[in-house]
Parts: sequence; C-alpha cells; structure tokens
Amino acid sequence: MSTRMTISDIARLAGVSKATVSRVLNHKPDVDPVTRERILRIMEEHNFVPSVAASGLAAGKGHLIGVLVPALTWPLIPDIMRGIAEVVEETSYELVLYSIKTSNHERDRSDVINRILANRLIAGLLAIFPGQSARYLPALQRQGLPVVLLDDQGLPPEQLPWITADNRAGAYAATRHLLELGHRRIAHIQGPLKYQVSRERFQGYCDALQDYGIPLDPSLILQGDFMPPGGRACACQFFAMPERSRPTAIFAASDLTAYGVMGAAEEFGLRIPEDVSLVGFDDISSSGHMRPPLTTVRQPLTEMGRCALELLLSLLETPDRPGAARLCPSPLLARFAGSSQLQSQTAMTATIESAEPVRLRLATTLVVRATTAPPPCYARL
Amino acid sequence: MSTRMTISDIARLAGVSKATVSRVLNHKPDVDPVTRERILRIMEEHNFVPSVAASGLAAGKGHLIGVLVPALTWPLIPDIMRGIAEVVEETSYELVLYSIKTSNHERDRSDVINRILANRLIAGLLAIFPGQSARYLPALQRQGLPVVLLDDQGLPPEQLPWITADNRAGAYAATRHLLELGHRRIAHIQGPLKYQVSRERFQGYCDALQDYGIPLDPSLILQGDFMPPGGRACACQFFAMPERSRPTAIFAASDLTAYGVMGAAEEFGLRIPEDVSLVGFDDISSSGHMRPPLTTVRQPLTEMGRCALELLLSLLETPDRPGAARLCPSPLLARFAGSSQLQSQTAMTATIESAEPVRLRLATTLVVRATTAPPPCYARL
DNA sequence: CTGTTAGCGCGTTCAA
DNA sequence: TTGAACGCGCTAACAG
Repeated sequence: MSTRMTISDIARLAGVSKATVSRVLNHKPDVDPVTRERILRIMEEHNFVPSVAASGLAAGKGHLIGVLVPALTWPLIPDIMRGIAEVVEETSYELVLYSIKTSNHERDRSDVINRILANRLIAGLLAIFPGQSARYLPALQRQGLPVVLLDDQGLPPEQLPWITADNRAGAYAATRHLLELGHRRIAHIQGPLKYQVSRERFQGYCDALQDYGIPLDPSLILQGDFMPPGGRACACQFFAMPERSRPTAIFAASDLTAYGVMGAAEEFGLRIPEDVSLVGFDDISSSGHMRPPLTTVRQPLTEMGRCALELLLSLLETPDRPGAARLCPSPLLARFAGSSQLQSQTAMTATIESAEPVRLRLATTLVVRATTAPPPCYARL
Repeated sequence: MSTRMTISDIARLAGVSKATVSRVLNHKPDVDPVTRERILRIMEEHNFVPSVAASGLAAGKGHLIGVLVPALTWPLIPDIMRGIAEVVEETSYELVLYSIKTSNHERDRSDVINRILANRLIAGLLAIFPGQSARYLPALQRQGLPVVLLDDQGLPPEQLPWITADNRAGAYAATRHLLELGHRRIAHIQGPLKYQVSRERFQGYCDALQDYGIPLDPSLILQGDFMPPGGRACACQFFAMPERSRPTAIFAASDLTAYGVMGAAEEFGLRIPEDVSLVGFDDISSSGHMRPPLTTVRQPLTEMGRCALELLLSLLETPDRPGAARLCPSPLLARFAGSSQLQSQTAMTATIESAEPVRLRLATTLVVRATTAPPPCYARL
C-alpha cells in the first residue's frame, strides 16, 4: 500500500514541477487553488508523506524537536511528556529524545549538547529539568537553536524562555491549609536547595507562616532529596522529638518525600492524619491511591508540557529574530486564552507587556485528600 | 566553540578529499592508518559530529530509531524507556518518539505508521505494547524496516521478533505463594482478555490451582481493565459475597488493579492482609510505597527495554536478509550471557537453535512484601 | 503564478 | 589507497 513516494512522483502524476508540489507542501499562498487541490488529492491518494530528513537538510533546519530529559523514571516526566506528545501530534514535527545520562561523567552532558547541535537534526529544543546541563543551553540559543526550559531545577539560566509551575503559591496554599486546620507546629522537608523549585516551595511555606504570625522554627525545617528514603530520614528526626515540640503536621516538598514520611510514621506507630498531618507536592498519579490518599499540591504537568512545546513552536515560526527569542504573541496566547485557565493571570500580562524572554508560571492547585486533619487534642492547647 | 563542521571542512583541514573523510567515518578498512589518525584527530579537535540528516538521506536510511509508544503515562513505559535509553546512549543512534494517539480515530493509527514509513527517517522500529496497531507492523517489516515488538498486548502478529516477560511463570509463582500460605479460595482479576499478557497471567493462575488440586471456581474470576477503578469494581463484587464463599486472597493482573482492590477493601472494612491477601503484577515503582507495601510480581522492565533495543540493533547490522529478520547470534547473545541472568534459560537455547524470528521471554520474580498472609482463622477449616 | 537551476551534507559509485 | 563525480529528496533562490 504505502510505498514511498517522492515529490518527483507526485509532480509527475500531477503534471507539474516539483517546485510547485513543494510549494503546496509548505503552505505557500502563491499557488493556483485548483492546482493545489489536485496535488493535494494526489498526495492523499498515494498517502504521500514528505521526507523529513531531506526537507530538513535542504532547509538547513530539521522538522524535528529535541526533548532533553533527565531520567524518564522520575515520576513527573511522563505526565509532562504526555502534554508534549499531545501537541506534537497535531503538527508535522517529530520528537527526538535526548536523555541525559545519570552517570557522573562531566563529559557526558556536554557531549549530549554537542550531538544535539552538531548533527543539525532538530529545529528547537525543549529542556526538561536541565539541572546542571542548563549551563550549556544559552550557547545553543546563541547558535540559533531556540530553546525552551521546562521547570529548570538549576540556577536560573540567563535569558531563556521558561515554563514552570507556581511553586511558591502552591506551597503557600498547602501551608495555609494546615494552618487553618489549627496546626501551629508545621514542619517542612525541603528539596535540595540547589534547585530553584525547592527554594520557591520553601518560600511559600515561610510566607504562609509569616502571614499567620507564626515564627519560623529552624528545628522544624530539614532538607530532603525529593526521594522516599530522604523523606523517611527527615521524618524520623521529627518523630523522635519530644511530644511537646514535635510537629503536628509536615509539608513535604514532593510526593515521594511524603511517601517516605508515611513509612516513618508507621515505624513510629503514628497515625496519619490523626497524629500527624501530611501534605505532599506534585500529585503524581499514585498519590491518590495511597492509604490514606495523600493530600498534595497538584502541578499541571501535562499543561506545562503542552505550553512549553507551544511556546517553542511559536518561536520556530518567528526565526527572524535570531538572537533574542521572544514571544510572538498572537498564536501562542490565542491558544492559551481559549483552552485553559491554568496559567496565572499575572504571568499572562507580564508576558505580553515585556520584551524579555517569556516566563510562564502555571497555577498549582491544592488537592485535599485524606492525610490532613486538625491536630490531635493533646497538642491543641 | 562547537560550530557546525561539515565533512568538507574536515577534508580541507586534513588536506584530503571528502570521500576519505567519509571512509574513516564509516570505519572502512581501506584507509591509510596515519591519514586516518590525522583525520580522527582533527575531527576530535573540532568536535565534529556528522549530520544524521544528511547521512541518512544519502544512505537511504537514517541513523534514528523509532519508538512507538502508547500513552507515556502508562506506568510501565518509563521503566522500559529507561532501558532503551541506556543502550541507545552507547550508540550513535538517536531516538524518535512516536506516541499513538489515544483518540478513537481508527485513521490515526495507520497515519502514524505512514509517517514512520514514509518520511524514511528511521532505520528500525521498536513497538511497545502496540495493541491494535500491531496489525500494521508486518507491513513495515516487509518494506525493509526492521521491527521489534516489546510485550505486545494484542494478537500475536505473525513473525516479528518479540520481547516479553514470562507472564505465565510470574502468575504461577504468585498463585503458588498464596496457595502455600494456605489460601484455597483465591480470586483472580484478569486484564482485558484481548491482550496476550492477560491470557498468559490467567493461564499461570489456572496452572497453579490445578497443580494444587484446586478446581477452578468461575465465580472467583472477573475481568478488569488493568486500572484501579476496574479493580475496585471487581473487588467490590468479591467482598459482597457471603463470607463462606468469599475469596480469602486476590491475585490481580496488574498493580494498578491491586490499588483498586485496596480501595475497595477499605470501603468494606476489610484489612489487608489480615482479612484478605493481595498480590499484584508489574511491581511499578509506587507499589513498594503503598500501605501496606504490595506483594507483586516484578517484570524486568528496564531489562526488557534494553534487550529489545539490542535485538533491534543487531538486526540493523545484518541488513542482508531483508525479508526474514533473524538474530545475529554473536553480538546480542554475548551481551546477554555476560550482563544478566534475567532471561530464562529455555528461551536462550530456543533462540540459538531456531531459525524463527527471535522470541525472548524474560523471567519475572515474585516480590513478597506485606499484603499477603495466611488466611483468617475463620476460613481456615 | 509557475518552471528552472543550484545546492543542503553526506554515501557511493567509478577511475586513477 | 585515494579523488572526482553524481545523486539521495527536498527547498530556495532566481527567471519566465
């Protein structure tokens, strides 16, 4: 059935030159409508698909989008990828996956970057949680390869377009929820502070405490690593404290951290939420199935993926400003306005008014499930 | 730093023709060793990476590997992808992601296939859980594109190389574990029977029961959908049965199904494992963090991904037999023998001796955690 | 509006 | 052992 057709074949069949076929392929306006229809029909009949490789070669930039991901097994990634996949399916682009090796070799990372750049396969790059690799990204940008950052967890690199979740507001909401339940000794297990998101979440926690007039208690703040064992270790420290000063609630910087807390609670014979309340962050898919189901802050991961790719696509369509990657307002924001109310309004307007690289901060939402309750009575006085 | 270098540049710098550079790139033996060294050095200095797009175009087939995945959010996928990514990093290939749209359009699926084939971008295809799309795969194979199936869940397509887990043995082990704990009324929540894996797991369940002289009780067998709500619904049916005939243990065809069972148990006030034992299948990462941690059957997902890609690569290197994709024993099996004892020995020998397409069945392992216990005393007589 | 010409960067013939 | 020429399938300048 679908044997490989070339533009030449179509051109012969339609009785026109290859250039004309190429024109309709690229949606050039200057083609006779009836001719265009005829060509389109023939292409449909023979289900012709142009060779991405060849067109990329000729045009000097491919029709592929690179996605730089850390370990695929980090639970947030699949949901983000889903959003990305959803929008790429509606385009003629394909996705090329570059996974950063988790090994220690410093060499590796720049190698990946070299591969990305040098083989000139892709037209744009989406960097998810680039971490330390973010260092190399501005160079790519400068070489003319549009780059969009998705929730960078490293130092905020200079001037790259950037999609993230509103971590601060999410953390604030989580802490406030605990506060309004009556908790006063609320602990926080941070993520590694080298990540921007960790600092933002911590900030939200601090802000909420301050707004309720509760002084920060350094003994209630520990640094985890986003993973269950780290959460468990921190929780054990909390649970070993004397009952008068022990926290009645814990806000964990990630759901996986919260899983570790649940393990520790069981070990100490503490019930959740009767003895200690718990809030996570992320709302990864398994959190709703925990016993008890975890109260957490949901990141709009799929939406973030979608936005990031749409942003990148909009950058690809305005290649006239090579150095500074700015948002072409119409196509992207039109979609945004129509399809979703997730992004915070402030970010929207900031985006439009500013000539700076785009920085979108999507809203997070508190998902109240069953790991939070008022503090136990012995702690309520 | 790393500006884009072409073969011509290198050729000029080295004072040779492009053809020679091309030769050393492709590891042709007929190059003067000293010249080769010089060229290699120059390429290193300027960290030259050949254009995948161009070489693919010229050679008629790209240096890209397509991966056909269903929803990335299906929890097994990321672990599989991890294995794939690990081996692709050691090669010069890149990964192209084709995600099958979950929409209902029958058209979509063949569209994806068309895209894959027609744009002639990739050299080989890895199809993960192809499901209904498996129908189109043999056609690709016939057109000269090597295809490897990873744990197809559809009808077993004719003659494609195939990697899977030993579902039957895993299910057998799970059921036997329950049996040896003393359970006699063991229910099974199947996956959709249209999937091969569901039937295999059911078969393992049946085999174990038979070996222990327990007749199959149709009222203890329900069909789920691999997802939590399906599992919950089935479990509710079980739990609503009169106590005398109610199952004392449930073997769920997937971990997610088991999560649903845990929810139902809570709803019915049944404790796990005291009142009812539970075994899942898959060992997805969150299962170890459930309360109580879930006893389940582990699929060697990462290993499966790794094997699948290695198999595909070995097929790529023997393009001389276009129609029949057979295993080139040396490179692949050598790795297998060295790096892992996961694959079952029988499959190994079968592979070597047979001229049929490769079918590798990797061993599963029972992971005993905390959701299984002897049946409650009132059911023990 | 359309056809013609020239490459994009590389592999692969051929001769030399 | 090496070099020159051609072509992969397509886009991008030009002309007409």
